[in-house]
Amino acid sequence: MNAVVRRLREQGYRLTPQRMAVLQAVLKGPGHLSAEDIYQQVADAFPMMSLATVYKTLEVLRDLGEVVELSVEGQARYDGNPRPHVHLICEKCRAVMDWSAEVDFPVAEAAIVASGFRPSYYRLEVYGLCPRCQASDDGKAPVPPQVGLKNGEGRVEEAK
Amino acid sequence: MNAVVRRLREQGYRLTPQRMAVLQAVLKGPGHLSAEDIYQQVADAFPMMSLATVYKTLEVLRDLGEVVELSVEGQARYDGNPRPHVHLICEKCRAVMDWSAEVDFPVAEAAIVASGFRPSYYRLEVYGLCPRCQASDDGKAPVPPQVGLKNGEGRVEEAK
DNA sequence: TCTTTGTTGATAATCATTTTCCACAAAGAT
DNA sequence: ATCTTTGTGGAAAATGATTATCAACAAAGA
Repeated sequence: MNAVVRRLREQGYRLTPQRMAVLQAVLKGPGHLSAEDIYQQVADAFPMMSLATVYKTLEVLRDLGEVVELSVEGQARYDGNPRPHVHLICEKCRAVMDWSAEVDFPVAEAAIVASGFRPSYYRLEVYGLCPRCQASDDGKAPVPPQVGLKNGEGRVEEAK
Repeated sequence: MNAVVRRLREQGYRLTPQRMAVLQAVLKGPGHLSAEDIYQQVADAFPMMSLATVYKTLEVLRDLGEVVELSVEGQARYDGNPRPHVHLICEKCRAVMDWSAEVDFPVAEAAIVASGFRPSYYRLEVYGLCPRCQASDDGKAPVPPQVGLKNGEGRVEEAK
């Protein structure tokens, strides 16, 4: 967190309260929030803040590599953990959870390089049903309410 | 291809010329086309055809599991190969290429299941620079022209 | 043939995201 | 401390991909 702030300064960006708020929301808060989520969360402290500012700040953080932008159903979600890791995505409630186990590069990197492609990072997403949605198993209900949490609850995180 | 047509009939869908055209474009043509790409391609044979119809048809095919919808920069691309495989995505020209080597499930599926998540399929995307964009290495040019091919050329496919 | 139901296609609507533009505040220079 | 430059925030408009609407139409079944 402090490291991020330092890098922002080093790059010549100003440290505004709005940026701090967005930064905190992404880093401290539960991961995989949408811009709208972050906006809502930050709005408590800064009711006058604009959604555009949230987007602008997230763009800065993304370009600096401090957050990773992923796309769930055409909507951007922001992950404060830039280390590559696995995402478990529920096909029903669209929750995104981290799988924290270390993953070695899943395909033979050497072979890919040999083909001429120069890889920089990868993204691995496993789709399926989260525990919550398995419980409320309404066959194939179209759009579940998605009560409360819109993001990984750590339950899976703890699953080793 | 015929198998897909059969399954469409079995599900009670009608076989219209438009659907055949879209189907052919996705299955035969080079993979990873956008809806707009498919529209352009089909427009040769059906100049009166609407873009909305392309979207509707792709939706049907997606729900049937005949094509996989992936998202590149917020834009949907359609892959006629439903087998899970690796995508190499160029960060510069946004070309998507297949990596055909067989990949065993990259993370311990058993461990994920044990955590309570029920996986159905995964998606693995490797980002980096394609050979073409490495050649024209203009440092970090913002938006390259992306001449000609918008999709995998097989060159990588053949790379074993 | 008549009726029912699925499809098409043009257009409008939607929704997330980006851009524009201006007032403002911070940083650096004088 | 004041002036000047430059970055930034905010509101609203613009964009662009996708989806919904709805009337005309065509295929399938009675």
